[in-house]
Amino acid sequence: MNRTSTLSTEETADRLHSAAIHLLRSLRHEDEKSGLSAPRLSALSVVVFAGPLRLGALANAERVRAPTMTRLVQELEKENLVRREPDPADGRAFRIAATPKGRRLLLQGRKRRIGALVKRIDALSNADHARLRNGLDVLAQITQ
Amino acid sequence: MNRTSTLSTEETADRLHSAAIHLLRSLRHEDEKSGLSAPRLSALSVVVFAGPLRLGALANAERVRAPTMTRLVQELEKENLVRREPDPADGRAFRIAATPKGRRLLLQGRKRRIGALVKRIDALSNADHARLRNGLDVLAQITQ
DNA sequence: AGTATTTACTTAGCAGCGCTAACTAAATGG
DNA sequence: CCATTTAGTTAGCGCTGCTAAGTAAATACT
Repeated sequence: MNRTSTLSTEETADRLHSAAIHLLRSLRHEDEKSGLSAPRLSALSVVVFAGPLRLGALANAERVRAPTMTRLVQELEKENLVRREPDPADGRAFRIAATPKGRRLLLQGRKRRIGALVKRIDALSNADHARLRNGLDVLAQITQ
Repeated sequence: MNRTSTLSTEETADRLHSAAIHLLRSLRHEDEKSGLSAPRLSALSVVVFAGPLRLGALANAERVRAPTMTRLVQELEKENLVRREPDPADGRAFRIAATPKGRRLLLQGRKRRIGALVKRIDALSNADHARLRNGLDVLAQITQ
């Protein structure tokens, strides 16, 4: 436990925290162009990528309680981005599926958001790009 | 073609985005222990580290409109975490300063949050720690 | 100097997102 | 067959954001 490595760890943690905050803050700007709020966009994303799923499962995936998800789904439905199908296996439940319009909107938004990042990453040298990817491999471990 | 060069820029961007989201989500958990909401904690942080400053400057720093900051400050004042001093240079304005209690609470929270990260980073091998830090150097560039 | 404009902040009121508590209706199980 | 559990909804609350409109002090313009 030498002094240098302790200081480094804290500094690494601090820089990581700060970088994550600034990164997401700058990307949020792109999301506003979709016309959907962050929670709606995020819920729609799960519906698009995790296929038709029940409201409870969706609430769970979004770490939100069922009543909150009820409302989010109602609003996405009103905009025709999502639709409900009866669940053949359970009369109380239904499956929430993305409409073509919902899928289109989400993919466009994702493209915009990732596109903003891609532009910045493409400006890096190959060596820096490689360093970034190496760091991401480690980052994935500590965020699980 | 080595492995890294077959990874697209899009994939890097996507992984970076996802890692940032998951990292911050897991750290938010630590912040709840402070008893303050995220916006209040964040505003308090600016007051503590950017010294006494005017409400408008604080609103600006937090990317929030003045009325929103008025309310946040009122609530922090009520809990005696922050205090207002008249601005000697301008009778309409005042300077917002952290109280000792506010400073203490913030530093404890920061310690907790960074501490949670430190614990995870310390579990890494030296090699992985180095890779992470290398990645952060690059990340700092692209988040500006 | 005296009025007009701008600036700093507050108040009022609205919408979105999170929650819990309490409800309905369907499924399950003794 | 009735009791319990499970899936989702409704009602209602608190917090955070906003805009619009107000007050009061500073500044600018004759």
